[in-house]
Amino acid sequence: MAVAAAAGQREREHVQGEEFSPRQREVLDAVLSLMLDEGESFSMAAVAAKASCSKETLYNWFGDRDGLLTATVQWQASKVRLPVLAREGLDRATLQARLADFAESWLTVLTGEVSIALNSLAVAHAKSARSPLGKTVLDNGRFAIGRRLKPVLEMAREAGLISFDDTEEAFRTFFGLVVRDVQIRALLGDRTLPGAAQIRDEAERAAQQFLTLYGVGE
Amino acid sequence: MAVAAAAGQREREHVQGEEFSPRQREVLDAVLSLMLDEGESFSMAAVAAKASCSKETLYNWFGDRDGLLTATVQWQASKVRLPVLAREGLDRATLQARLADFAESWLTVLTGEVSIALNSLAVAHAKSARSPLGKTVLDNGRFAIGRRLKPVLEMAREAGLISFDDTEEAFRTFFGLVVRDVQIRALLGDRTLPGAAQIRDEAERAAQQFLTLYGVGE
DNA sequence: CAAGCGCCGTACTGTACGGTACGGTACGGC
DNA sequence: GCCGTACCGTACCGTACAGTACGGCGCTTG
Repeated sequence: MAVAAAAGQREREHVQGEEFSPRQREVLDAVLSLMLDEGESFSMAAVAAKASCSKETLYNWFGDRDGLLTATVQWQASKVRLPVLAREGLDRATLQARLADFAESWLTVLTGEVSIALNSLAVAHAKSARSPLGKTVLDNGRFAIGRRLKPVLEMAREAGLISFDDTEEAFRTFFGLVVRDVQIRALLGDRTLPGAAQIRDEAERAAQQFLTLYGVGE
Repeated sequence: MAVAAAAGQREREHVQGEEFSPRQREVLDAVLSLMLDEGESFSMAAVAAKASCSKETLYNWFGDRDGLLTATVQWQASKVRLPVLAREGLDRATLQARLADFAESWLTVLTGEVSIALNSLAVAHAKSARSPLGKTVLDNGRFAIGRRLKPVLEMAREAGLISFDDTEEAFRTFFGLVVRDVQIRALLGDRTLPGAAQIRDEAERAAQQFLTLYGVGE
């Protein structure tokens, strides 16, 4: 497999995926595009056709089908950039607004076609193969969010705005308030997904509820 | 496909799945068993071997592979019985205890091997095939829970214990507080699932948080 | 007991697809 | 101008597997 092994990616914040050549990225984008309207069921031949490359090149670059899928997940992950939360000047109102913004962009990503397709793929592969797909998606989704948000929660706690014992627990509750049943419904094919306006509403409600649960004083 | 079409299953609470003969149930249990340690990747021949029946019989009974999978999901769904919540004598303490019990049994089901396997299967099929698997799982999971819980919430509202405008919204928040990231992590192959004790803790916390958000007075 | 039926086991077919091999071409280095 | 490298296109191979066909057997029914 020609792809660099990328051990210890868990800790690095500067993700891999930049290591792909422009031509390789074209191929991976072709895979993404195929995945959007075929799901998991596309052949290597279809990829080669769509990307105008030979199957042999696919195997040279990515080793096998699993390698290609893994590379695609990494490539997509490297494209998603979560908003960085500024850390200065925290009061309760700005904290709530920041949390709402964060929840909004997160829900937007989560309900996107690409995210749904990749998560479906990873779920399907989590059981059968010993491929790192599920792990990769988890690392770049659920855990990436956690790494980004937890410092903010702790800063807010130091500022006396909120109170909790376990940062992880607090974050998981925020996760639940934001995502609720949206992701599982999307993954199971329910196509009544929230639009932009509703996402905004849900994000603000989640932020407000979180502060109700964890906020200090008033 | 020999399986009864089961239109309008959404509304009925007495689910289908009782229509399978004992021998057919043996076959479906064999499928479940195969699914536990093979995931989606088992062949019809493997099912026939495991169930000691002929492939021809499988096709006679279930039409095709998809029919077999659908029947399996329905059969499993018909086996799961959610606790029925008693409706009399509600005060805040019993309401909270009831909610916690409910959350506990729900989390227990959700983290079970069978549930994870079936949900993975349904997710994998939601995109590609136009099979009703995703819909069936959603109906017997997320929506079945809602049908069971919403009357309780409304009764508690009438009793003046909690307050909300939209029952669906309140339920979805409860959903989020209970499930949080447990299900998506499980589906993506994270095997650090909560044990019985932790599930009990999480259930009680969820019930308590829900009452903090929606409870009236003290 | 004969006829019919439902089911088991197994052999067979067609095909889709992962993976490989190879000839042909473009290009950069020498 | 020659060689090596990288890539495209296509043909090819092996296999796994969905779906079918069929012979045999035991059970039920008349």
